[in-house]
Amino acid sequence: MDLFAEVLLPLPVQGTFTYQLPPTETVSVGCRVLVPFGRKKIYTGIVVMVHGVKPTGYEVKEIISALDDKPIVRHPQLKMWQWIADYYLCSQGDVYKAAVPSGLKVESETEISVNPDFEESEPGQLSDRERVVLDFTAQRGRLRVDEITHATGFKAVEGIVSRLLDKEAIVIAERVVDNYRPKTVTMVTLTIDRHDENGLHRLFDDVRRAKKQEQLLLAYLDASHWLQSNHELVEVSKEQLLERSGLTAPVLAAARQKGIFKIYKKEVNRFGNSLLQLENPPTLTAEQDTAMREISESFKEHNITLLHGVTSSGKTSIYMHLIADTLGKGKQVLYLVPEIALTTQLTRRMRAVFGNRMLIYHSKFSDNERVDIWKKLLTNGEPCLVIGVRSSVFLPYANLGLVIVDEEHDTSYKQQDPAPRYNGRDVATVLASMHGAKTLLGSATPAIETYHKALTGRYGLVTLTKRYKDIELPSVEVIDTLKARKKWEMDGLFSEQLVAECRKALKDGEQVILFQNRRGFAPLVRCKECAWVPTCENCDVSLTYHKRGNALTCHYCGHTITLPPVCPQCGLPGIEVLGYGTERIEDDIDSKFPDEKISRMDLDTTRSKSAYDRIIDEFSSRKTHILVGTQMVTKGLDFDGVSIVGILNADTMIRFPDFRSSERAFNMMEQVAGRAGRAHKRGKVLLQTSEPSHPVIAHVMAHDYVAFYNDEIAERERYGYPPFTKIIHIFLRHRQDDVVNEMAVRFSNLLRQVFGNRVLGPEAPMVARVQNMYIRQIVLKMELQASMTKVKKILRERYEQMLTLDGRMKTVRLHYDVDPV
DNA sequence: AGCACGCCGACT
DNA sequence: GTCGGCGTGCTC
Repeated sequence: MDLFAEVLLPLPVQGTFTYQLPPTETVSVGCRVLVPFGRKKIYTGIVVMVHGVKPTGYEVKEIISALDDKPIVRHPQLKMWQWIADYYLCSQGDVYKAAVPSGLKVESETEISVNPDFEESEPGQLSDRERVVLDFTAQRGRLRVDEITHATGFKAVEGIVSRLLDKEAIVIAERVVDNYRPKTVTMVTLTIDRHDENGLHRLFDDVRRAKKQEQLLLAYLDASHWLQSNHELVEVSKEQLLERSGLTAPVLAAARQKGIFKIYKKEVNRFGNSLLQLENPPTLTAEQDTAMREISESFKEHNITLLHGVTSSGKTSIYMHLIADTLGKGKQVLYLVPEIALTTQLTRRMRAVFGNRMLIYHSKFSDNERVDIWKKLLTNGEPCLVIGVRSSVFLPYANLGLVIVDEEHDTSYKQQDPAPRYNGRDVATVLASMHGAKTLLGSATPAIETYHKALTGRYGLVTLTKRYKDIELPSVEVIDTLKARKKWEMDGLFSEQLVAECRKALKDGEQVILFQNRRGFAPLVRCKECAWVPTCENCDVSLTYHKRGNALTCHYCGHTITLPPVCPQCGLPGIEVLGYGTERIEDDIDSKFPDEKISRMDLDTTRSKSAYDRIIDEFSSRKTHILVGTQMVTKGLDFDGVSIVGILNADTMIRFPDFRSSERAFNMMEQVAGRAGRAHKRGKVLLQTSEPSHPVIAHVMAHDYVAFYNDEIAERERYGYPPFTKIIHIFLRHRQDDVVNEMAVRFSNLLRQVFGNRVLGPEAPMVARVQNMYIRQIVLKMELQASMTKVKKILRERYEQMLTLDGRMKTVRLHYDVDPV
């Protein structure tokens, strides 16, 4: 009987595609297959079902080949993909695309080359453009269509290529490209056998006249333990040999030329060998030990438990003990951290205890490294610890015993764009329950939703109130910037008091962190003569001025222009910058404290992992004294020399027009405040604001999360916000403003027929145009008891109805954001 | 998401 | 006429 496979493709389309299984191949659910798609594309799909029902209505294509004999996606991963697609209203293909590293998803590229049999039968058979493309192809051999587009600048290369193909001047071939490259290390060995003593003497004779090569040979014998080793093959890495000998690569190359050394590449895994002496997890304090026991107790009743512990209460130590326990039971652990909190500080601590049983999954890792971790998890049955960012929920775990979500309130757990727009924290809890594992959520400032669940008994709750070594939480002093300005005590964003406190701290050899939640130099540029403001040509935002490069940049699409010397509107040289970003703060503080070393940490200075590590290293080793930064400085960093933390402008946080602004402001200020304080001295936070009476400020001053929560939860209940409702955002995008507006109005009315006043909008979002697409937003606010399955079914139906009502709806791009943050 | 096809306006 | 732009529909 013929067999057919339902295959999931990495495309944003609903459902699967059916392919026939060739008799030569066998596959099972979760295996990758190479399949043809459309006229020429080849994709890597995942088999989700094998059956014997021949589909009707179309010609079934055959699977080209099976790529695995064992599934690479296994239970319960596919079930989780399905859950994500259903819950976050996207296709399973979207999930597949995000879940599997591209090194495991080979795709085809179309390559064209000249047909060797082609002869131009008559002049004029080819157009000028066709001849240009043909000549270029002949000159380069094989190449892709986009390479031709790039080289010639022609727009319709596809058309030219297809005509050349008709005239049989060229041939096309699909090449399946596999970008995965295993990591290799260059190794060095001698050209002689291990026991060949005469050979060794001969080698020494050969290098007698070359001092450096002789040194190199000696260094090699030393580094490789050639004389003592029992192994047949004695080898040393090139890197190690050169470092050991203090010599350079040319010396080695010369010695190789002479026939002393053999040099070759060796495949290695990327995890290194654990020659480390592993440490025990740190001893717990009495409080931590109590919390540890409470967590174990809580897990008996609750699968999910919240650990609410103030900053520096030693949550990491508790995690280490829990991880060690779980590994000891032969189970795997997933330790989720926010993107930016995955620091060398943390991994070094963990590595010391868990050695090579620890794997790291970071978004700055190359795709090759991700593939290696997949393969490692697929083949290795050993219990291990994965430390990773939100996407590590997709790794192929075999038996998870524990999931830890650190800093669970952090909004970077939510993926914004592209689909799947999932929350890594919430998916992690689902993943854990599918494995029958426990989840521990940790935070000093839990998300309002999470704390609510903990108080209402859906989650367990364990609280840690004592800070490590009894370091006090910093005192918070509020500086009223309006008053200060009236008294002429403000210089830009700096109050005299803030500057004085910084000066004193620096004089005492202490460090300062200045927090300003805005990058760039100035968020706004304006002509003071005619009020001209430069805006992005693709988006509805004003451009941010970056002093480096004298550039005006759009923070939405990256569009950049240079700052014009005179106003392009009135021609006068009246352009001024308004507002303060981290770059400007850094400049200003530098002129105030010219003798202090300052560094800045924001998106612009941490493009590479190494730059990020360097800034942290320099600050924690006190090579730099002042650290200026965005919210990056609030996350997961421990410095012990900081006595002053300055929050330069709290207004931008508390005035944000959004129901979560108080929560975000409280979290951010509380987290940045947690960076202040040393073993022997209480730290101080200087909080500058023009609204000192704002309730959030009082809660930050008292470091009182529970009081803040009580205020906030009352607000949420009064106005019907989460956790008392469930929110779905519906986004519509189109090139024309009027079209998207009309469609959004009609669609929202259609939804209102069912959901009534649970539908809000449509509204143009704050940034109503991004990359030349106009945007409208509809908000759906559902009661908690509403069946999400039904809601989603209705959304789908009404969308279908909308498509038939107005053909223009098909040109509108629509996406959902479930549980937006 | 690609990619082809087909329609339409703007050039030589 | 051809070129190039863009909307539309399909992919097992």
